[in-house]
Amino acid sequence: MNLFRQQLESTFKLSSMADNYNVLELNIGLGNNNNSKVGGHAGQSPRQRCPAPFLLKTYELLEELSENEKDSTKIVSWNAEGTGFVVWSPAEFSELTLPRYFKHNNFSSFIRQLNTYGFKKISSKKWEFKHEKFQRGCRHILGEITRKKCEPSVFPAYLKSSSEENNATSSMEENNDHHQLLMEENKNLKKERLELQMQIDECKTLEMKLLECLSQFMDSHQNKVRRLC
Amino acid sequence: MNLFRQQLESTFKLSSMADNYNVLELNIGLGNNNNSKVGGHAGQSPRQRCPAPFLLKTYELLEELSENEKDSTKIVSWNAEGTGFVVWSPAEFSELTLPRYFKHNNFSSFIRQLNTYGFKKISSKKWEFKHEKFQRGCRHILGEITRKKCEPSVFPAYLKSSSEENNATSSMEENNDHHQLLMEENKNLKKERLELQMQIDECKTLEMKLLECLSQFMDSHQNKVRRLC
DNA sequence: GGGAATATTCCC
DNA sequence: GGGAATATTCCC
Repeated sequence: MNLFRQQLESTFKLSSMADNYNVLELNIGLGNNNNSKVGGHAGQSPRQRCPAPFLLKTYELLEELSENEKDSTKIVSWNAEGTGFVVWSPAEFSELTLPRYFKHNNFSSFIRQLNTYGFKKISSKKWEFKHEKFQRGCRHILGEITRKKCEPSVFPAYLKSSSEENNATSSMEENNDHHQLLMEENKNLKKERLELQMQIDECKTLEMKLLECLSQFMDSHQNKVRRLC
Repeated sequence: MNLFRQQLESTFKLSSMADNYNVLELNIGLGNNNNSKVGGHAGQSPRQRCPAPFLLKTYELLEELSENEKDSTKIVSWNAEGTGFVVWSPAEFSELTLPRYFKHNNFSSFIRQLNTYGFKKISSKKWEFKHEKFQRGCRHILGEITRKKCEPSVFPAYLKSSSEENNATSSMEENNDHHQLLMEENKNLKKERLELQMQIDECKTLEMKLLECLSQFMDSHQNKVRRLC
């Protein structure tokens, strides 16, 4: 009875796929923004850092929804050249898309964030936005996009005071870089641990169910056999 | 074979439950806080203003949930005197209550807000909080509760660290200590991860075996039944 | 318990 | 489009 086995296996696969937790899922790998501590120095090439959650989510949203459906039902997509994106249907975008990625469903809050990160609306007729560093296939440069600051705070706090003495500063800097990396790795490890533990919990639950299954199945067949004798 | 089928289905449900919670539910009617514009003048009696959304929501939550159920199932309530409130079950409070009133389900974020508004935890054993101006039946003085301000201090944040001389060395030392701790934690986390992954592997193997078992058992019994007929 | 960053809201 | 307040998160 292979059909049965298939059923079991599909059950097995389904439950180990961990497709539950829509909300949790999206947070994974989006929470670790260590932007705050990394200071860019004028004249240096832009330091790569972990992109802001907002940018990552917006990028992923485009990756996930851009190819969907026919043009007529498209809610949001990259523009033809991949140099920007278009919200084709603000209403559906607000109602359906935003709450899947953010903690709200307000188009204006989304726009506010775009402005914060320096995106430009490039047409008065369409909701099309561009940012030099936000393009299709270029996830790796998202980290170069920064929030517009109201403060002149370019240096991290602990470097500002001693920005003249370069010896001390540069070794401090290295130290701090390492420190940052460590903390980031640490955080990710903890998140991973949680995920692994959740996987284990799922596994255990499934095992219990399988065992129950097995035992009940045995009982019922025992009875059948007995009746047939 | 309905029993079996039921079991399979219940197993399946386990994985499809995906009960994403309603983040958007409660934005209604709490958004209009005009606090920003009203300046308090020193020496004047406290000016009444529109309470912060956080305070209103917390107050309403207490009004709505405090009377519910018997004591044994209470999640959160005013304390006996109405001078503060108690979160009896932080787990349920986080999972069920918070997302109904706020855009998150994190107990620590709720606590952070309480601290911001000057609430005090008044017992190390219970999650009981008080604020002089936050009492049962006194919705009208909520407007007098203000956020603790992070002083628009004389120094900008980035100058603060240099306002004393001792910290150059001591902060270095602290840094190193912290560094050591981080590295240690990191190492342990990696070890833990390995162990967890091994556990998962074991689980998977066991699951496979159970499945095999089940299918072979079924095959053989099918044959038995057939022979007996 | 709180500093500080990002997110969301509100208002001009 | 952006200033500024509150909310939420992250870290110490």
